[in-house]
Order: sequence, then C-alpha cells, then structure tokens
Amino acid sequence: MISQAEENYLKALFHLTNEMQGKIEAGTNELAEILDVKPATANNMLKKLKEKEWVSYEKYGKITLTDKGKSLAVETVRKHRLWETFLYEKLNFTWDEVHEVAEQLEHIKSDKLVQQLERFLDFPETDPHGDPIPNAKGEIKFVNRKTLAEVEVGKTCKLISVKDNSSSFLQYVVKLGLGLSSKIKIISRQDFDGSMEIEVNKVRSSISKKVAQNLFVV
Amino acid sequence: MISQAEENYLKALFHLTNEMQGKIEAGTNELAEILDVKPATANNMLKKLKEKEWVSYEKYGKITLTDKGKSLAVETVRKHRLWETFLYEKLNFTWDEVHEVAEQLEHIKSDKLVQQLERFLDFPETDPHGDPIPNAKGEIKFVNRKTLAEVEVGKTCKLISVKDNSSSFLQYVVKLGLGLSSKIKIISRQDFDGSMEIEVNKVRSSISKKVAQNLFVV
DNA sequence: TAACGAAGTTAGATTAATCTAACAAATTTT
DNA sequence: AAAATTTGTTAGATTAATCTAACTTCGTTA
Repeated sequence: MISQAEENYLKALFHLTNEMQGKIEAGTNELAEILDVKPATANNMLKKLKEKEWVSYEKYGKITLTDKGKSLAVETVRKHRLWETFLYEKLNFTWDEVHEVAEQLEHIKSDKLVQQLERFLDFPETDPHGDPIPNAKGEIKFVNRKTLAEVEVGKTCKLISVKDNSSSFLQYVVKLGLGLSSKIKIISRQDFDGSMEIEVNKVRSSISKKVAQNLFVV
Repeated sequence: MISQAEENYLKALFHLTNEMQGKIEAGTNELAEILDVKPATANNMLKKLKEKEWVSYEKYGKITLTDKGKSLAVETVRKHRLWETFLYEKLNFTWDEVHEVAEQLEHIKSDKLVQQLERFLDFPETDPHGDPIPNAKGEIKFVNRKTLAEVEVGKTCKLISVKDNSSSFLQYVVKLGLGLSSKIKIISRQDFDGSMEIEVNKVRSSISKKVAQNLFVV
C-alpha cells in the first residue's frame, strides 16, 4: 500500500527528474522545497522510499526514481491530469481553480475509477494546462513546446500550457486576457531586459521576460 | 479544519442517531463497532469531538451530535451520496461497487466541487441505493419506506433501497436477480422463522427474515 | 589546499489516530 | 441486592509524518 505522502514524494521526484528537460537526478533540499517540508523530513521519507525500492539513492548521493517508482509517479500524474480535465470540462472550474482540487482527487484509489474517468472524458491527450496525460500503460506523448520568450517579434503563436501552475500565476495570466488556445502576437521586445509587448484580442500589454518564459506556445 | 477521521466519526454518529428511526443517542461501543475501531479509540476521539463542540457527551453518558456536528455530518453524507450517484450514472459502476470509492471521495474538500457535481447530475434526490441526498442547505427529503419483511403475502412491491450497503450484501442481492426498482412478489412466509418465498422476474427464491429486513420497498 | 557556505543527515520531540491491557461504572440477571 | 455481564474509560505503547537543533559532508572559492 502506498500512502498519499509517498505518492506526493514520487510525483515531485518525477517532476524534478524525468519531466525536467536535462535533469535526471534530484537533491534532498530541492525535493523538500517543492513539497514544502523541511529537508530533514524529506530525508526521513527518502529512507522509506528506498526501503520500498521506489527510489535509488545513497547517503549524500543524488536521488533517482526506480522503474517501479517512476511508474507509480506517472500513475499519480495521470490521475491528476484526468481530474483537472474533468473539473475544467464538466464542472465549470476555471484554469486556475483545477490544480488544488486535483491535488486531492489524485489520491483516490480505484483502478476502475481512473479507467472509466478517462473513457468518460473521451481519452483526452492533454489537461487544461496543456500538459500531456499519460495513458493507461504509463506512456506519455511528447509535446514539442517552446516558451513565448523564444518567439520572434512580429510572429503570432498559440498558448498551449504554462510552466508555473500556481493559482496566483494563472490568475495573472487570465488578467492579461490569456487562456488556453489564445492567439498572441509579439509586437516588440526590449533588448536590455527581455520584456515584451504582446497583443491578445486586439489588446496590448507588456510582460516581463520571466512571465514569457513560463508560457508555452506552439 | 476537520480531518477525515473526524468526518467519519460524525457521519457514523449521524447514521446511528438521527438517521435511525427511534434513536437519538449512541454509545461508545456501537460507534466503535461500525467504524471498525476499538472502543478505546472511539472514546479517545469522542473527547476531541466534544472539545470542538461537535458532540455533546459526559463520561459514561450517551452521545449526541450538536447542531454544528450534525450539519457537518449531513454535508459528508451529501457528498457521499452525490459521488455514488456520479459513479453509478456516469462511470458505469455497479450498485455494489459505488460505496467503497464514495467513502474516499466524500472527504475531498471543495465547496465548488460539491455544488457543481450536484448541478452536473441534475440535482438528484436519491442515490443508487435509494437513500435521500441532502440538499445544499442540509435538508433531507423524507422517504417513506418499509422493509420487505413487512409486506403481506400475495402483494407485489418495488425495491427502492437497502439498509446494509456492504459489498457482500449487495452482491448477494444482485445474485437474487434484484436491482433498484425490481418488482418483488411475496409468495409465502414461514411463521416459525420469518423466512419468505419471493418471485422476481418469474424466478422464485427463498430469503431469510434478516435479509428481508434489509430491503426497503414501496 | 584550507576554509567557508551549501547541502544533507541525525537525534530527539510532537501530533493524530490507533492499539492492548487493565480497570471502573452501569445494567441486567438471578 | 449481590453477582455477573456489558459498557465505557484510562494509561501507556505504536506508527507515520512532521518539526527543530545540532552536526557532517561536499563542493567551491579565496
């Protein structure tokens, strides 16, 4: 049996390693940080996860998920994203509201539930943030994404997902008039700080480089 | 903040008191029994619930829910029954599969979720077992039910709910050819033990008095 | 390369929910 | 009403997940 806390640790490790481009191992402190616990707590849990053979790591070494650990993590990510899709498409939740509730729903234990939920949603490929939903075998369809910061001046692109899923960031994005599939035209860019002028639905706004780097477009 | 365990205790107390006809107070042992914990554990939790003013009880006395406790309990019952309805109607769960998963789902914390789920299901009045679903104000529409054991020989009645929601009992009921809305004709009854011969879809079976007392009909 | 700061670990305490074993009160039976 | 049975309580231990404070190791930089 896997506990909710254990699922959260595995999921966090998955995000830190397999899902981050160019990273394959994680450290105790960064793990603790994204889970909002103290390093001592993460270290303590890591021992249990190692005991269960869901992570491999040695004292003072780096952490990686084992195959079993990764597959458990992917299953949790799959549930999270299916629930987000359900909330967004069927229950009128907004973009920025889905994450918090999905964090709870992802821990419900029932294979039939997940399988039927997926069928009910008609086998969606991405969640409301544009992130890919793993299939029942744990396979994840790779989505080729670049950030808004990389788009050339004058071009128009489509918003497909965001890197930062925090409620505050999503609310800020909504305030810019942006949503999934929004068309964004790049009007100009400042060389000295990378900030840019964009146009969405004929409305112009200025956004910082940091923000642009958190918006995935295609 | 209320914990899952606390919600379970309040819900159990609600079932034992307000929802049982002719009972308004409960004892430590029976509470422990339906929660499948030891009396010592229930006693320990009772102290916390009293502290939070969700139950009123004195040492060696009987337990009753306060108004606040009852309203928390009803909210949990509401969520449980809405989720059961969702699983049954939208996700192809069978009668006997819904309970276990709803036990988990009922603890998800989100007012919007419950409100939207209810709308999505088109404001159902009863769950798949025929039990009434409390509305958003906590009001419960009373359903006048008698048990199969009370029906006269020769009469035909309709199954609307079951008292025992355990998976094993529900599976037994299904094996008798019974489901929600099944028409049941009483063929005969044995005086000495109350067992009865019934006919469902032209198939006759014999059931014990105990079983008949767990089937609500109208 | 020595030392400093960052990263990681350990020991011990805390909290919630549970258990067992022993005890106390209340109720029922004889 | 005394004894027996049932019901309820207490004390103390356990487990999982967390914390703080002190300590150790690693890696970088002066």
